[in-house]
Amino acid sequence: MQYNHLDVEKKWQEFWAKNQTFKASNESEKPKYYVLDMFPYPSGAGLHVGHPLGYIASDIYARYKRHKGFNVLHPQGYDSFGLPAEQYAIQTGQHPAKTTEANIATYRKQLDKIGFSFDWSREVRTSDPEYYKWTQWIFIQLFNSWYNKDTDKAEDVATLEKIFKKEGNAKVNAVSDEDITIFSAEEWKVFSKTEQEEILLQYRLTFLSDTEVNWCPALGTVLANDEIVNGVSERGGHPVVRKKMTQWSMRISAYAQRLLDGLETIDWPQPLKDSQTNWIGRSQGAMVSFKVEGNTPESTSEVKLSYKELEALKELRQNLSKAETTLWDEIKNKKGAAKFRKKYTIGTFLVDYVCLAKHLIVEFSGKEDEAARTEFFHKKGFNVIRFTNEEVLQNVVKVVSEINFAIQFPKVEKTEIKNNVITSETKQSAYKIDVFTTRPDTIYGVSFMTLAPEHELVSKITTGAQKAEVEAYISATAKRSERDRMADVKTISGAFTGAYAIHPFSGEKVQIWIGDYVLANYGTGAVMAVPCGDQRDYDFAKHFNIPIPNIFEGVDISQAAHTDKEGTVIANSDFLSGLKYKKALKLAIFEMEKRGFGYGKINYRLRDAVFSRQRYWGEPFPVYYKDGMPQMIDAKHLPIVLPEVEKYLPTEDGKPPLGNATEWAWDSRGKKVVSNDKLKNKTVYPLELNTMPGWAGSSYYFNRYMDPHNENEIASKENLEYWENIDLYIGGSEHATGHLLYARFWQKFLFDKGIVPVDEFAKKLINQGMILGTSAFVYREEGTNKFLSKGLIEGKQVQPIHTDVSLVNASDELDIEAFKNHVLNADYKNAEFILEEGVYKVGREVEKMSKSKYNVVNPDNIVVDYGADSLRLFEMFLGPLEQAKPWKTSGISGVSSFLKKLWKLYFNGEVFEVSDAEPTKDELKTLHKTIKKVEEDIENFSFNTSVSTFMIAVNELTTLKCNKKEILEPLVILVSPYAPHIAEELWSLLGNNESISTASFPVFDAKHLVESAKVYPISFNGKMRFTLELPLDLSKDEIEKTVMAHEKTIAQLAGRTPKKVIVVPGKIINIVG
RNA sequence: GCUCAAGUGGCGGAAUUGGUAGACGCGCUGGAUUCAAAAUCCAGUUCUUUCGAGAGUGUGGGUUCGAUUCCCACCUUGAGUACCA
Repeated sequence: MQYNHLDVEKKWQEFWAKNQTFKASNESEKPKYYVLDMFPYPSGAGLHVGHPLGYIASDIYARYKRHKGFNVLHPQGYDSFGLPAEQYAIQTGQHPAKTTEANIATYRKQLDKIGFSFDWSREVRTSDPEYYKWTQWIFIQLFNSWYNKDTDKAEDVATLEKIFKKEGNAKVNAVSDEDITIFSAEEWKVFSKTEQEEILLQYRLTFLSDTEVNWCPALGTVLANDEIVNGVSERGGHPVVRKKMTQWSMRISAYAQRLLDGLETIDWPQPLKDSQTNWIGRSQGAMVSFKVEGNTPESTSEVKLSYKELEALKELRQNLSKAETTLWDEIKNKKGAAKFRKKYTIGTFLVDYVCLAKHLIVEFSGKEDEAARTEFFHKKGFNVIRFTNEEVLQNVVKVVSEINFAIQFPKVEKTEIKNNVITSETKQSAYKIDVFTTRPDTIYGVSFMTLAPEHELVSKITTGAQKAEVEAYISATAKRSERDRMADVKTISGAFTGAYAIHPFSGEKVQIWIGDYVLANYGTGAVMAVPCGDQRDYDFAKHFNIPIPNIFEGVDISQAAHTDKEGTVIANSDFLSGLKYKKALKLAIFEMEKRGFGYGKINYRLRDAVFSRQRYWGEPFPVYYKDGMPQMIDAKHLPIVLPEVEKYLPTEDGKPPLGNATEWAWDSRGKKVVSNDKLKNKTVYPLELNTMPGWAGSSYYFNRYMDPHNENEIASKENLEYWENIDLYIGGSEHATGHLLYARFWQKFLFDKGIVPVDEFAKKLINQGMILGTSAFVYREEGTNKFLSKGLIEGKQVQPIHTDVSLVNASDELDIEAFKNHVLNADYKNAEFILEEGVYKVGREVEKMSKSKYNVVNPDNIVVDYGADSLRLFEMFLGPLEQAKPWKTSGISGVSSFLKKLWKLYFNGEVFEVSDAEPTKDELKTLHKTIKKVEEDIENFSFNTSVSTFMIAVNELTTLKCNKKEILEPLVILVSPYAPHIAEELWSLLGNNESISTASFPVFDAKHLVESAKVYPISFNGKMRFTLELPLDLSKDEIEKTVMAHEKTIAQLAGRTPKKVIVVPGKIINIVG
C-alpha cells in the first residue's frame, strides 16, 4: 500500500486538535520541561520555509521529552504589536487589530499543517488587552521601584521616601539620575508635593526625562539604538537625527553588572554572550576632574606627600600591630560604599581606617592629639569612633558590630555635609572638566584635553581670540550628519579654545581643544588626552603640533602611540615612575581619591532604554498627568485599552497618534477613561499619548504562558514555581541585544520584587541559523532578447536576471515555456533561448530569501507535494541547526523516499503485516545502534545526523527483510519526534489505541552491539593500506604476529624491516619503517 | 580596526578523550522496468594513474607511530561591533 501523506497527516492533525493531545497540565508527578520558541510577529507575508526551522527543532525536542517521561510545556503565541501593521493602517485606513487578526489566522493555518505539538490553549498575543494589562502592571511596578546599591536590588519607592523623611538623601546609595541635589530630612518635609515627585522621579526605575533621542522623521517615531543600523533606521533605511524629547526611560543601567554576571550562569551561545558583554561595555578606570585655569586655586590644607614619604606610608601599612591586623581582617572585605581604607591621610592626620563614602573614621584610642584630631575630623564632616587595643583583641565581634552600626546609621556633623573630600578643593574654581579614563596610570602623559564640540563648557571657556575659530568648527561639525561623521574616521579636525586646564598632579598648564573624535554622549563628553598612550590622541597631537611627552620606560613613540599595558613601565611620572601598569593604576587612583580630584569608577556603555514610542499600535501607558507630573492609574483599573482613532498618523501639531483620540482622558473620580470634552472638569486629566516599544510585551511572555488565563496575577505563585523558567529556548541571534537583554532585565526586576522565583528566564538558548535561498539566474546577452545557457556565457556581455526558483528543476534546467508564460516575464515572451546539449541551464547563487530575488519557498506547497513529515525531516537534514544553510527543494526527494521505505517495512504488498517472530541478532543490532545514536543526537541537538541514522536503519532493515514487531514498534517511536504523522499512523496500525506521543522511548541495550571480531585498518606510516578481520580476544603479540605474516604486509614492506609496530587492540595497527 | 565563528568531493554535509577521511542525501553516469515519461530498483561516482598504486580536509610550519581533530603563523569567507577615552 502506498503511503498517502495527505490523508494521514490530515487525520492526525485533527486527532491531536480534538483530543488536546499536547495540552500541558500544571500539576504532574512527572518532572517538568519547558521548551519555547521565540514567538513570531505575524507579518502579512506569511511563513516561508526558513521560519519553521527553529519550531521544528524545538518540537522534536519537546516530543522527545514527552517520550522520556517529562511533563512538557510547549506553548506558542504572537508578538502582535508592531510597526508594519501600523504602516499598513496608515496607507489603507484598516485598523491594525483587523490586519493583525487576519495575519494570525494565516500563520495558525500554516503552523497547523506542519504538525507542531503546541499547547494552543495557552496562546498569548501581546496586543490582547487581557495580556497587555500585565505589561502595564509591570510598568507600574517599575515606576514604584528604585535600585538600592547597598542591597543590590530593586526596592519599593516607599522605603526611599521613608529614608528621605528620616535623614534626607545624602546617604542613599541608589542608581539615579546624575544631577541629584542633596537635601536633609527637614528640607524634604517642606518640599511641595510636586517637588517631592520630581525628586522621586530621579530615582524610579522608569522615569520621565528630556532625553536626546534618535528621531526618525520619516517614520515619525523614536528608535532605540538597536533599531538603527549605520545611522539609518533598520526598517526602511530612513535617516535618523538626534532630538530632545520628554520620554519614558527604563533604568536598565542599574542592572548592568548583574546582567553581566548572570551570563556566567546560563547556557547560551558564546557569540551571543559576547555581544551582550560588548553591549553592556564595562570599563574600569577613574573619573578625574581638571580645573580650568583662570582662578587662583586656594592653597589647601592637604599636605602633598613626596614619593619618599609615600613609600614610608606604604611600609607602615604593611607593618601593623596585632590588634590592627585583627581589626583589619574583619573590615577589609567590605565592599562598595562600606569599603574601608587603612592608614589614610585626612588633612595632615594619618588615620587608622576610614570609610570615605560613609565619612567614618575608625581609630585606636590613645593618640596624643586626640582632641585636635576629633575637632578637625568633625569639621571635615567625618564621624570618628575609637577602640582600645584590648577591646579589639578581646571581643572583635562587638567592635565590628559597632562599626557596622555606624555605617548603617551615620552620624555626620551637619555643618559640613557638602564639604566632602571631592568638592572642598574645587569650590574656588569656576569651571572644572570631568573626564573618565581607563588609564589613570598615564595621567602624567596628559598634554592636552579634548572636549566634544557639543560640550556645555565650550562656550564658557573659549577665549576671545579663539572664538571665531571655535564657532566655525562647531557649526561645521553640526552640519555634518552623524552618518558622515561616522563614515569619515580618518580626517583629523579640531580647534583650540584658547583656555588651559591645570594638571591636577603636576600643576602644569594643558591646552583645551575641541574635536569631533570625542563623542558628546559617551562618558563625560571630554577626554584627558595622553598622546603617547592612545593612537587617536597621538594622531590629533601630531596633526596640531601638540607636544607628545613620553612616559614609558624604554619605548619608542616616534611613529605611533604605545597602547600595550602589560609589561609597560611608567617613567617621568613623579610618584608613579618605575611602576608597572597594574601598580601604577592602583596608586594613581589611590592618590586621586586621597587628594580629592578623582575616584575609581566603573563605566558602562549600556544606556538607559528609552521606553516611549510615538506610535499607535502599541501598549498604552497606564499614566495620566496632574500638574504636569505623571500619575499611575491604580492596577485594579487595568487594562487601559488602546483608544480608537480616526487617523494613525501623528497629529498636525506633532503629537503622537493617540493625540487623535477623542476618548482619552482619565476621570480620577469615576476611575475610567472618558471623553476629552470632560478635561474641563477638575478631576479629569489627560492621559499619556505615547505607547510602549515592541520589546515591552516580549520581555515577560514566557512567564505568562505558565498561567495564561489568570486574571489576578501574571501567573500564580504555584505555577511560577512549578515551571520556574525555560529549559530550552530557541530563536534567532538577531535578538541578542534587544529582546534577550531586555527580557533578562525585566526578569531580574521581577525576581527582586519576589514575583518570579529565578532571575534568569532561560537556562539554555539555541540560535537557529538562517535558511538561505538558492537563487536562479538566466543570462540575457547585452542589448538583445537572447538568453544564453549558463555554459555559454563565457566571454559574452550578459546581464544576469533573477528567475523564479519554481521554474527550475533539480538539474538546474529551466522550464522555458513556463518562464515565457510567467506573469513577471511579459517582456521575454518572444525571447530566444540558446541551449547547451538540448537544455537551458541556469546559474545558481546562495542569497537571503526575499521576494525580490524570486527565491522564496512557501512551506504550504512543500506540505502538499511531499507532506509535513518530509518538510520536518528535510529542514533538519539540511545541516547543523545553528548554522546558516541554503535551501534547495530538489533535495527533499531523499527524505520523502525514506518515508516511503519506512512505510513499506510494515507492509506485505497491499496489506499491513508484522510478525511476532523473534528478531535476529543483526536486526537487534541495527535497532539498538539506532536507539543509541538517535538519543545522543537529540540530546546534543544534532538533528541532521539522526535523520541519516534513520535512513541507515531503514536501509539495513529493508536489506534484512525485517518485519518483526519487536524491531518495528520501537523504531516508530524513535522516528515519531521527527515524523509524527506517519509514526502515529503506524503506531495505531500496530494495534495501539492511544496516541504515540507519550509512549516511552526505547531503552538502549549495549549487549546487542557486542562484537567478537574487528576489521582492523592496517596502516603504514599512518596511511591505511588494507584491512584485516581479526578476533577481538587476540593479544597484542598475537595481532602483531598475524599481521606481520600477512602477504599484503610483506608486499607493502618490500623487504624492509619495520622500526616499530603500534598495536592498539580494537582500534588500529600502524607499521612504521 | 576590534571581537567571534567557519574553511572537507559538483552541492548540503558526516567523522574530534588524535586511530579506516568523504557516512547519509542531492546531483551526475550506466543499467533494469516502460511504447514513452514519471515513479521504482541495481551498480558506479574525491582527484591523479602506466590500474601496481599514489596524492588528498584553505596555505605554510610544528608536535606525534599516527593530525580534518592539538599548537604557531598566514590567507579567505561570514556574523557582530565600532572614533567607548
